[in-house]
Amino acid sequence: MKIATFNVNSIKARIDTILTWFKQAAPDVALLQEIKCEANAFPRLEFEALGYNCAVLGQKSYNGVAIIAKNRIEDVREGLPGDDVDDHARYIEGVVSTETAAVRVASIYLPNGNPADTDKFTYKLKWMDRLIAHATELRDYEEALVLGGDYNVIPTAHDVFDPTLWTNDALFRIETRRQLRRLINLGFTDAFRACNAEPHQYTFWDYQAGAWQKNNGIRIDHLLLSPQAADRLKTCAVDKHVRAWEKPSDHVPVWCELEI
DNA sequence: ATGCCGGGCGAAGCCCGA
Repeated sequence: MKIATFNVNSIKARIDTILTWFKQAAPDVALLQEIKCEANAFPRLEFEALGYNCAVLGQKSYNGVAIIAKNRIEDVREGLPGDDVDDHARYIEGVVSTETAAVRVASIYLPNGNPADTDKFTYKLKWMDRLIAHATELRDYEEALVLGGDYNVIPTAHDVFDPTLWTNDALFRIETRRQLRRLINLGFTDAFRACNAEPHQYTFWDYQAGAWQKNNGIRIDHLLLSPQAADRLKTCAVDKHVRAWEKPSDHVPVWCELEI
């Protein structure tokens, strides 16, 4: 089973590009972030025409996450538990079943958190507390589980073109990285790092300052696997070529292949 | 470079992202 994560930066502005990628990459499951539309405006028909089902948690203008899958999506949960006041559309979860197995997946759009001396950073760290709490519950199901998405976290200095420029950024602050370590230390595996030791492999390049041309990127889109999923991991890769397409997202897809 | 680009909203210019 091929499972991908892709921050699309507006599904409406990029529907043709996204569908082209779906046809080429043919993921069994795709976890989308930043769809930037309400659920009733999501282009379901276009995905259904390619044989996919959609589970969507939308929001006007900002955020928005979705699960796109060839098989049925069951036990869908919308929103990250732990804060009834938080109305950002940043988390959706569901179970995708084949005839022989099932995998639970979540599409995560973790808050950016900049500027790092404001309540936006506090919101990010608290959101990560909630994610850790929920991931602890899911881990204890002892299922194949993939927590995929735009984490807005640079895990290590090997995952950024120039770490000295990012030391005080909310994506690389020590508090942020500590939270990601807490999550991983529950027993999750960073699928990309399990398959690729090469440093400086990126998933995001800013639109500005020729970041793509200079390869000034960061690795912030991740697939975290429960032990039961990690045991079935075959490969994990970044579809870097998509960043060179016309009108690209600033993120590219990351995907893994599980023996499921 | 705490916004150079790009999308949403809505019809100019601000909010937001990383």
